Amino acid sequence: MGNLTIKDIAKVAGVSYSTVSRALSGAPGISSATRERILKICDEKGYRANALARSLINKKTNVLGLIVPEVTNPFYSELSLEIETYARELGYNIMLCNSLNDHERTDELFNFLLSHRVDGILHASSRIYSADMLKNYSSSIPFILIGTAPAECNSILNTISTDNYEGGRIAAKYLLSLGHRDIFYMGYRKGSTSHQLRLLGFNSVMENAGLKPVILENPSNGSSISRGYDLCRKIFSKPFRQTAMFAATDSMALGALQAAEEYHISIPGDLSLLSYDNTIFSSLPGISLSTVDQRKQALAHAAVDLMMHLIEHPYNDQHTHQLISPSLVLRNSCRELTSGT
Amino acid sequence: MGNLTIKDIAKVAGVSYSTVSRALSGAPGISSATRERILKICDEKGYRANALARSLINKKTNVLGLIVPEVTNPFYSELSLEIETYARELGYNIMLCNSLNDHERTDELFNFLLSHRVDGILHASSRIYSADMLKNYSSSIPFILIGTAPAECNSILNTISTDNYEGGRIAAKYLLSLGHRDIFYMGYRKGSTSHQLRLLGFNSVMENAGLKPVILENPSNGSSISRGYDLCRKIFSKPFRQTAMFAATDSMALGALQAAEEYHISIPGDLSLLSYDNTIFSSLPGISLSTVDQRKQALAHAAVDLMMHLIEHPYNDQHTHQLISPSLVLRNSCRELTSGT
DNA sequence: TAGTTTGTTGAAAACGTTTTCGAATTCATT
DNA sequence: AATGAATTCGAAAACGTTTTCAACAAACTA
Repeated sequence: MGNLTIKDIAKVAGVSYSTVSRALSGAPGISSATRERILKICDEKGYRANALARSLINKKTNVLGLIVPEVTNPFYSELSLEIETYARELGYNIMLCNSLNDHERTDELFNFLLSHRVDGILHASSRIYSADMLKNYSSSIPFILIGTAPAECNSILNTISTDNYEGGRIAAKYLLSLGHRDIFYMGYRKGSTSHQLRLLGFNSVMENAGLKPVILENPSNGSSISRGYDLCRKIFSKPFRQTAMFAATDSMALGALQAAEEYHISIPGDLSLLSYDNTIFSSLPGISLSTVDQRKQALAHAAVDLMMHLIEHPYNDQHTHQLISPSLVLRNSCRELTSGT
Repeated sequence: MGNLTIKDIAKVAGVSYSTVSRALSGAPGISSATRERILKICDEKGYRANALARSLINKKTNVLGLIVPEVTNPFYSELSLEIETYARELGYNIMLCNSLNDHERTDELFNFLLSHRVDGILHASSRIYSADMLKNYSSSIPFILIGTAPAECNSILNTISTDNYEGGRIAAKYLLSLGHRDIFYMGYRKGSTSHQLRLLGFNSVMENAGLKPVILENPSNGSSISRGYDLCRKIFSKPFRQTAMFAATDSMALGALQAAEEYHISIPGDLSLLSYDNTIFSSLPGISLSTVDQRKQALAHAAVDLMMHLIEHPYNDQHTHQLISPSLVLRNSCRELTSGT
């Protein structure tokens, strides 16, 4: 393509190309007369600086890598839009990649981003990664895990996540406050640190009240609607005494709704349903789930802010672990238990 | 950062750096013995080629720009995941940008992508752009509009879209086949060429049957749930004789559901609802919309395939306009009208 | 007037690759 | 043993920028 270079501009302006560079970068050491003149020529000719050459010499691309499991998951699409918008305000662009929750692919993406010399990598994931993998990632570039890392990684990793322990507590407290005593905890995923903490928080409140939830474990790798559906079908097909259910994600909750419809279980009439995530799903008409909000915007801002800090202070070995406090969003899927059981 | 270069590798291997380059690129003119030796060293030392330098000299980045209105819109998130996955298979990476349907921002993004010397730009949008703007985009780089352009742009632009005219026809035929005669067309957006065609197709079938739909126009810029809700509230608040409604997008249909719930209008009992898009929304439990599928995967493949062609044949002035045939997906939001009115 | 400072510009090196060209080595052929 | 072809490699230019350094002119100081 006939892309103009700085030399072409220099030729028509009758100056050396270093002068053009100075005019464009706003560097000092050039008279404002020639600067104006050169900028005008650039504008007329439609010159566009080559970001590759610029980055090559500056050792700075102003691009951040963002790895998410899947943009089709509303939680991650909402998060990534927040991150992109805020990063752009600060002069950074986002290279968005879908890991599909696959280790091998994640590795590939990581290498891709590194060879493109992005200035930093944000990795959003609820999956548990091996310490080795995370260590490898974190050692070569400013790196932030949006999510919860295994404890052994805390000294080598920056993390930002919602306070899942607190989120679990909030959920349990709310259900107890409505008078529920027999409660399902549906969709617990062993392979996710954030899920572990969420359950721990939930249990801590329950134990305090001398109670225990019935845990329905999700054996698979991701939280999909169909998994929630499968789990709930099993228990809805027989009578049960529980009056409330906490679903570990919005997707799981949707699956529960589907199963409830099939078995003519009214929500919240027969069963109160509390969810976690506050994605667009939970506010849909006919759904209207009460849910624990992960505050994606706060998460996004904190992540980008920290990334800016890491980029500006590359030799800082401190690793931070920020927790964003979740909040409760009430809609119409939970009801107070009337005293007569 | 201590990033290794080709020269570092050359030094430890005791060869010139051109030899290392040859080993890495798989070029001929090097003995397999030294190649093996060099590759082993690269592996051990963790060398990662600098894609910027490579692209600078090759004039090829293997990156495609993708501009969508918002990833949080399920239609675009599903489309972009399909595009990313397929492009990656073909050795290309995607730089995903959200235009937020804003002209100025779109221009910025476009300039950003150009200065990063992406190999091509895919622009997904249902918004009508000025011919000048599109001309400008299309002239400087392989460019594909995923959507429908104004007719005057056909000679300067490559486009790929679902056949909206046919989609409109399919929708109308289906509703007629169920016996409906009085029909709402809800959510028509003047500012979108694809919406215009959709309506044209719909009307062509209706006229043939001597009928006319009642058009509820969406005056705003995007199709959101709340707009559909607003439109439907107005008409649901009074009695109406229509027995079916076609919603121009899934989001609009969700708004209709919400309004219907509020006014105790049963769907499909009192009103059959047919939608357009087949996003994940339409298959959600308790929603289950019959809808016209835009076949996002076919769309994505066609777009990427065409882009590959454009990149390989840069001096081809032919402009193509591919249409993907939509298909009907039946769920539970439409019912057959019993003959006794 | 000579010397010093200040302001403006150009030449050239650098960033990390790929690729062209020519030189050196190996190997077969006579 | 000498010639030629084939193979393997290194030197250097190129990609489009930024930045350092030196050169030069103009303006000030004494």
